[in-house]
This record gives sequence, C-alpha cells and structure tokens, in this order.
Amino acid sequence: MAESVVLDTVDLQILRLLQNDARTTYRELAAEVGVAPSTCLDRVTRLRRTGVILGHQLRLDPAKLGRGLEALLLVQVRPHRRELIGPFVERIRALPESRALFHLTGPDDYLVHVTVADPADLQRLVLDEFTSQREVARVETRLIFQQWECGPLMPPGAGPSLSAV
Amino acid sequence: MAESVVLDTVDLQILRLLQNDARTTYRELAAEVGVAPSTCLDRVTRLRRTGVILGHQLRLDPAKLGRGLEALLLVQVRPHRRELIGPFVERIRALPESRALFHLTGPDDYLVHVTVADPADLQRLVLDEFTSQREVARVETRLIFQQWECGPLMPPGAGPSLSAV
DNA sequence: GCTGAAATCTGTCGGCG
DNA sequence: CGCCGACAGATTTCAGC
Repeated sequence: MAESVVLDTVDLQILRLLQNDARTTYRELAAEVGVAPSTCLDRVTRLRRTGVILGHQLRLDPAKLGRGLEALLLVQVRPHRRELIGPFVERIRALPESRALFHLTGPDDYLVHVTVADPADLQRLVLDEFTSQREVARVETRLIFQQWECGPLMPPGAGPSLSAV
Repeated sequence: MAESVVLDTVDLQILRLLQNDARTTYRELAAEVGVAPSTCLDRVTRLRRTGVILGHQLRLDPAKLGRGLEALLLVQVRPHRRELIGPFVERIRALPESRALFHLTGPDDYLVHVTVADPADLQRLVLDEFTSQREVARVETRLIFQQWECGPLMPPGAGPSLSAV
C-alpha cells in the first residue's frame, strides 16, 4: 500500500500539462517537455501503475443536465458507530443527487455535495433521504452560489525532484 | 448562454460510459451503445459544443504527491462586499493547497477544500493565508477522514429522453 | 530513453435512409 | 437531418538498440 514513488521534473511537467488538458497527446507532451513521445507514454504508464494517476474523468455541466441547483449538506449521524455509518455512507453514495461525500472531524460528521433540479427537489431530497432516517440527527443545508476549481495539484515546494509515499 | 440541449438514450449511455472512463474509444462506445463509431464521435462533439461536456480531467492521488492530509476550511469574510470578496477568491484560488472553493449561503461565506503535507503545514496555511488577513473574520478547520466520489452525474428521472437548458 | 514501424484510433466526407 | 462506412492522417504502442 505504501509504495514509494519518485517524481522528477519530467513527471511533474507531464502531470501539470495533463491537468490542464487530460487529452493532450503524447506527441504534444513530448514537444513541451523535451523528451520522446514513447518516453511520455512510459512515464504516464508508470504514473498510472503507481497510483499517482487514479483515472481520467469527464467534467460535465450539471445545469445542462437539469441539475442547476447545488448545495452542501452538513449531517450529524448519531450514534456515530460503524454499524450505522457504514450503511449510511453506502446509501448516500448511491443517491443520484450525490456528487461527493466527506467524513469529517468537528460537530458535523458528514458533508454531502448534492446537485438537484430546483428548491422543491432539494426539499424532497432532504426530507426523504436525510431527516426521515433514524440515524440522521441533524441536517444543515447550505446553497452553493458559485464554485471554483483551483490550480493543478502539485507537490509542496515543487522543486526539481521529490519522493512521496 | 441558455442554449437548449436535448439528450436521448444514446447521449446518456455515452455520458455514463465516459464518466466511468473518459478515455474509452469511440469504437468501444459504439460497441456498447449499438451505433457506429462515427456517430459516437458526432454525439460527443455535439455534447462538447453545447457545453454539456466541459472538459477532461486527470484524477490524481494527493497522498502520492506528498499531500496526504486534506481539510475543509469554513471561512467568514467580513464585510461581505464585492470589493473584498473578489480579491479574496482570487488569492485563495491561487494557493497551491487549494483544490476547490465554494461561495455559500449560511453563517460561513466560503468553504475551501485544501490538501497539505501534515498538521504543521495546515497550521501554517491557516495562520499565514487566512487568519492573518484583514477580511477573514473567522476560520473553522475540519479534517477529512475519508472521502468518496459518487455515481455518474445523470439527469433527474433519467428516462429515455429529456431536454435541459 | 530513443528510434522506427505496425496497430489502432480520430476525424472527415459523401452517400443512404 | 442524422446515421453509416470508408478513407487519410494522426496517435498509440511495442520491439530492439
């Protein structure tokens, strides 16, 4: 599980470029980074094998899919025991409205990022899937005005090379 | 901006498959969906052009990049006026630790998802980039025990067809 | 890590239903 | 008008060095 991975500048440049556009061809990567296309393929294959790259994801516009309203739900699950939170997590993950789920420290045990059609849809979701459940002690709903994805994920102090576990 | 988009079962199947693996070839998509590869290309091109597909993203493992600790920061920005929140948002987005930023309703104005190396790194981030700033009235830090991405994003009541805006 | 070549894929085009 | 099938160009992938 704790496999050691060493990343050099070539790896980091490739990752930065692919985060900018995950469909960049090996040819283009090679031209930018200054190595052969096959080397880029080798690097990317290794980054996938070692688990640095987890996968390629499609970014969709929820509004275009009829889910123009987004919200974060802060949820207390009580009692906070494995027998209850296991099924809770699986149930929430399976909801078509759920985009992401976080298990947190602090007064709220879980944060759920949901996408719904409109306020009525959100109300239905909160009432039918959260507050109606025995293990859900409290739900706090926060609407999302706007959201931003931030810059590329890079190692701290992105020097010329580093080792991570 | 409010371009009308109609999605049929073929589009929805393609989106579902591409969310599972964004690098699925048109050939494979065609085989699964039961249409010609060129038709899949046409559909995907149209989905890109109409803004349903926003782009292709690389999913990376923060832990493998030396950012094994993740947290959510709840931030109050006061006074909550455009002159202050504009620069605040840009500054937070530019931090290498920031993964995502949400502008919310409720007592906390912003939620920031951050990835750091360790608790000392988190402490530095909170003190130097948040509480030290004049406009930041309050910061609440919640560590992330575990997180899950949820199922594919699909339209509400994913019937055989739908129209979205 | 590179080169080069084979296999595969992408994207275009004209035609068909 | 959208779907199909074939084609040319580009990309991926794999030996061998």
